[in-house]
Amino acid sequence: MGYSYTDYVPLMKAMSDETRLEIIDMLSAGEMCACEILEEFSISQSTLSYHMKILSESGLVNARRDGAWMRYTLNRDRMDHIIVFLTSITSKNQDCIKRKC
Amino acid sequence: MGYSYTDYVPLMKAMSDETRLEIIDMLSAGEMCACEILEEFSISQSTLSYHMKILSESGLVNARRDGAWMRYTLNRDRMDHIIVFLTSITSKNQDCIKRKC
DNA sequence: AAATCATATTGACAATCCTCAATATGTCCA
DNA sequence: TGGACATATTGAGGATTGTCAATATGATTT
Repeated sequence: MGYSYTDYVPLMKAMSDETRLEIIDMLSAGEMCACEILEEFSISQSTLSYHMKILSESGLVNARRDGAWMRYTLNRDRMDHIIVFLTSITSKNQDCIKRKC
Repeated sequence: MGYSYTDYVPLMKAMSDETRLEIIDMLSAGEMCACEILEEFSISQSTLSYHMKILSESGLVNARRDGAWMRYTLNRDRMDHIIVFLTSITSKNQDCIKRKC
């Protein structure tokens, strides 16, 4: 129903990194600020900032400023869309683009 | 239940390309050989071979030789595992690694 | 055995990715 | 206003990715 493969590539890329998958998992338990997330990893602050940018620009994660802090939450709608998309391209009887099914 | 983020990174990478997402979608409708898949794209034969290698080495796609042809099918089990994994790291009450939930 | 068809591998290239240290920006508090 | 803390950006590096033309391998047919 009009989904486009291209739209999902940045989302898949956002999930193609171990650190970012861990961050998604951590955020599933609730909101966290950057410094809390940073504590769980042995990466530099700038590297975490890079990952958070990819996650929030992809829309997988919501970012909001709270004073000096950045607070992040998981965008469950986005995650659900991905799961629906994967289910859709995987299931047999679908509105497949390339072949008349 | 002991899933590891690292295990899913190659799977996410395999799905991080528009051509490969299309191939997965096409294979959801049934088995195809390389030459049939190639017809649907404007890429070189070696590029398709590269993509099929990534897809089959990740386990998302099964490859079998049939005479001169390579026949590919979607590995639905693998796809289902990914969906379960994504559901798992997305859902609130889970056996999250980094935080006691 | 040779010719042909289907697929895989190699080598090269440009583009993107992940990482860090250093620096900049933004916010709060004294 | 100045200092301290939290986060973002920049610039640079090495690694990985996606692409192709050229070549190699594997299977079928004659």
